[in-house]
Amino acid sequence: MAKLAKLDDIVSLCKRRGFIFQSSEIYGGLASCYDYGPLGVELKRNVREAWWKDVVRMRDDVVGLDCSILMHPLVWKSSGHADKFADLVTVCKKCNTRTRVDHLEDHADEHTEHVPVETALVDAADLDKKVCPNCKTVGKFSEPMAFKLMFETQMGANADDTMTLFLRPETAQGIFANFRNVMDSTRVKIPFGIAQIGKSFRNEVTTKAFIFRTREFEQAELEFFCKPGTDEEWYEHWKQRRFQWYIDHGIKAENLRFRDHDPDELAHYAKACVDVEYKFPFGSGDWQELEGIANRTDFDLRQHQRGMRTINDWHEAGGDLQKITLKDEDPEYFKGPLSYFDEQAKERYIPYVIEPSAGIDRSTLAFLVDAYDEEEVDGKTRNVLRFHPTIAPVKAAVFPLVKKHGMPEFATKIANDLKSSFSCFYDQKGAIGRRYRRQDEAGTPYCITVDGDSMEDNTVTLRERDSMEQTRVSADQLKSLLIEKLGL
RNA sequence: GCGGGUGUAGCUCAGCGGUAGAGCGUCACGUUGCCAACGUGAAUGUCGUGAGUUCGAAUCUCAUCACCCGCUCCA
Repeated sequence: MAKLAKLDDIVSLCKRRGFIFQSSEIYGGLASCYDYGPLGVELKRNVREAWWKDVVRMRDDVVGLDCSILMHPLVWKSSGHADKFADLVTVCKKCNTRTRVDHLEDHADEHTEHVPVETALVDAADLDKKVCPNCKTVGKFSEPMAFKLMFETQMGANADDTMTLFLRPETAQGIFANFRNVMDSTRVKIPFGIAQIGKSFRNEVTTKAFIFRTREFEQAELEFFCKPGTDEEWYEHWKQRRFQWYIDHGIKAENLRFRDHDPDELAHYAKACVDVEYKFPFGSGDWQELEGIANRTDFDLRQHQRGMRTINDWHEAGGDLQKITLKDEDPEYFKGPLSYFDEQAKERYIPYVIEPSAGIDRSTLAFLVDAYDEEEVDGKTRNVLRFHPTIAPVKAAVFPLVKKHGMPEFATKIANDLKSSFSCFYDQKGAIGRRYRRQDEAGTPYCITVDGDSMEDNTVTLRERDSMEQTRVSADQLKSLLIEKLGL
């Protein structure tokens, strides 16, 4: 049982079988962007739907949402992204190590917090006194470089009259911005959650490792609103729930773990945060984050209440985010527009939020890597993707043993019948063994073969991907049998 | 952004100044009839891109793009 050792092998497999291609490849590629091919799009769609089923559809306390990617600029002022998501970075000329200006020694206390640009600029003015954390050299720094972590775009066709907008760096803020809409329209009662899957964009300083860290990526996020005081138990609930989801969909337990954030690593608003990590075969075989589960407290909703109070200032400043500061909170903020009235306790409060935030692309890669296997069969290597049936891009393939004697017609009929229930592939070309192996490499759990006897007794051969075992089953019972075996 | 490495057929790679190759895969026909079968035949290359050196560049030089590894960075 060999396992993929190098990322190159994964990239190669993905391209060869049509899972993932580099974006714009015919033009030499575009950094950090990837496309999902015919098998990849099915796989990714299944991952997405498995998440949605578990987090939304099977629960009574979570509803879905699909926000626009472009949102009002004040959303990002309130969330903190607009002025805190820009870091100044400098390079030590002595050892060539790059460090964030606010990470330089003497200022290392709050090293997970992004500092407003203005503050960073002031700090940057006297880099002469700073010490390189790597080589301890003093004051040999390059001119600080600013990184804009949000993508900008222009809204408005008239070039003279456009508004600068940001592509969202996370889907979560769209949920907070719709908190009241959802409450007003769905009769949900706390505790409840709002879930969303969608694209986000971040100008990461460096991208990494195939589709693991890309600048355009897809997130599956849940904001689960609960009463302050119950937040810790809900945090624990989602922590366990989300970990189990990966196991239930085929990830081997030994490749999965939790990593709690240290208190000094936490964002200033987070009370607790844990990562679900997968042992990817790249880097130095390192554990890498698939999902973060955070207790965000009441920070976000309170921030947006401040943002709502700032809207007039924004208009007066001509829409320039740099010229405005968020208004202070009302002393009675807990009675504000984004508060919740608890009918039973007869009290009003800003709910706490537990946020499981998963990377769809990352999980898709993890499912792909984890499913990959090679085994020796009669001295030859069999490549097989042992996908859990739920996420397998194709559930079943139907073959006529040979393409004559009415077998293709019989097999086509079966395939068409199965297609109405799940993804099914028909293939009549080439040797039967080759067709089996091709499906193994695509991760198809079952193959059905029609032979000479099928027309006589209405039975077909059902072949299992993992064991390669074959059983004879009645064509009439095939569909219900497969639905049962696939767990659909 | 720094350092190292790599870009040649769909994939893996050879070729390293003188006509662009192999294996696998793909396709067609025939045969076969349950695990990458056999035979015959076929298609497929801006040698990442652009300049330069040269009589001549996949090969040498420079630039550039992309990917990988390591720093760095990373709600």
